[in-house]
Amino acid sequence: MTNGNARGLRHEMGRNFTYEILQRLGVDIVTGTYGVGNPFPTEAELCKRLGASRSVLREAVKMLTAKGLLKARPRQGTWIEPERNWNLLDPDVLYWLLERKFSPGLLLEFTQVRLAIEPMAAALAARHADAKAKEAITAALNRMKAAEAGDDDPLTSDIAFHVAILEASGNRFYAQLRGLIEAALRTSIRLTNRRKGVRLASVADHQQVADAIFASDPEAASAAMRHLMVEAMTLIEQAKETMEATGEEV
Amino acid sequence: MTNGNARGLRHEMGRNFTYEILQRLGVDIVTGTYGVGNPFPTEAELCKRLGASRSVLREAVKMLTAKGLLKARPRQGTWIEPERNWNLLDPDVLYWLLERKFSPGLLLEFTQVRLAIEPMAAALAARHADAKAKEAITAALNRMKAAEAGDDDPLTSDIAFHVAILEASGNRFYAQLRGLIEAALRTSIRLTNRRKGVRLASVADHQQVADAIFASDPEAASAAMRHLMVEAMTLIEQAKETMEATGEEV
DNA sequence: GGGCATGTATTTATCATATATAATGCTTGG
DNA sequence: CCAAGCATTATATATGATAAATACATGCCC
Repeated sequence: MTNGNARGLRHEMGRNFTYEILQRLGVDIVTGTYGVGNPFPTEAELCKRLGASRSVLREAVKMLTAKGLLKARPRQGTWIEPERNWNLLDPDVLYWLLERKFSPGLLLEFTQVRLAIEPMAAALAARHADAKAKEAITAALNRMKAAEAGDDDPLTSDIAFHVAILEASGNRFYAQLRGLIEAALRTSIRLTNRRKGVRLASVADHQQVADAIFASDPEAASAAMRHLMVEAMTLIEQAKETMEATGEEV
Repeated sequence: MTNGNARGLRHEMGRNFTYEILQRLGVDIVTGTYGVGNPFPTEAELCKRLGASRSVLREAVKMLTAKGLLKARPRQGTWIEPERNWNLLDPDVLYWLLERKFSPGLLLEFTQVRLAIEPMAAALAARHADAKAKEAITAALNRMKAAEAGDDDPLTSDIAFHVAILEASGNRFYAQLRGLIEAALRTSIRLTNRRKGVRLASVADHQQVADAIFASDPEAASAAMRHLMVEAMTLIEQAKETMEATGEEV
């Protein structure tokens, strides 16, 4: 073994080295380190640069290819795909984008997705939710209340609430937003935390959604959820304007 | 090289052998060949069974892992993830599911996504669409008209129309539905083609959407698009009921 | 007997290298 | 000028050796 690799140095970012390289390359790609629509360093070059073996590198590149970030062809090399081909709906990709290249614009667009989906999910939940799903909603709401008193994490419990409703909708695609919302909320809290007088929606507003679902009132559930979404969107819009006006970094 | 592999036999399914194995394993997984939540054959076993080298197999498995279908850990083996962890919003995964394990239920759930997103996309398009985006919509509509006269493919032009509007919305996540809608429509046509008196929505209904967008009327655009979606959903529901009643295979 | 330390076996993870394949451009002969 | 073939240079594939992780068994101590 002639390769003096840097394995010993690494901190446990992922389960293993391959995932570490995956994260690293993923972040580098979405932050534009290599440009977009540009050629990518060759396999050999990247191995040297990252201190990884070809197996590890190739497997990481294959995962990035599976997420639409790269495309490789013999002799032609590996290329970064244009942004429109990236799987934005892949939680990893969204996380890389939001976490590392913080963009209120993208967050806004994602909230538009939530605005489309979540009210309908709430309506479906009001129609179809079974006992177990309702319990999950109640539990999440209780966590939010506990968080208000400082006994739980506000972010995690907020996520749990929205996820519970998405899953109560019975639509498997809606439930897929789970990972995406987690990525988005973890980022958006960075935005809202910084601003005085700006905070996540109140527990009371969430309570209204839950009440409507328990009352099997789809219209009310949808409206209450829409209210939450519009609220979230307003916050992000304000933050975006502030950022643009001041050129402030988040 | 001692391995007498079966490379010569293969027909050009994908660009290369790795992608062929990817497709094969992906289909096998979603169709339940290996069960769900079950252990997966070991690397060595699968290599033998598929006549693939370890490189090829590992890279395919890594791509499936990236799409949430598998999870591998040393000594513990590779496992099929529970369905809720599959990336349904990955076009490949959706395609495998719809194509090979035809399920009107899943198609219905996907149409619910379209029902949530596309009317809003049409509304956004009515507000923001630039000249180029409008041209794309017009072009797609013209293709649909040509298709009606037999001069173009009805499926492709229908897809193009919906994609044009999603892209005109200016929301990058909405535009992501492109690949998913393509997978879904290609499957749903199998459903509707079989039934007399059942067909895709008319060009006139699509025209209404376009007209509203060109008139910068978000409400009308949204309503017209919702009409298309409800129509599609009704068709699938009918087909589903028929299938369930007759136990018919599609 | 029960709990704990320890060893062992098995599976993926990683590294390394050799060879095959494919795409591209160049060259050369007509 | 063009087309067939050759050279070049990427990725793709095959394979062997070694490392790391962990389920499981084994046996010790109390």
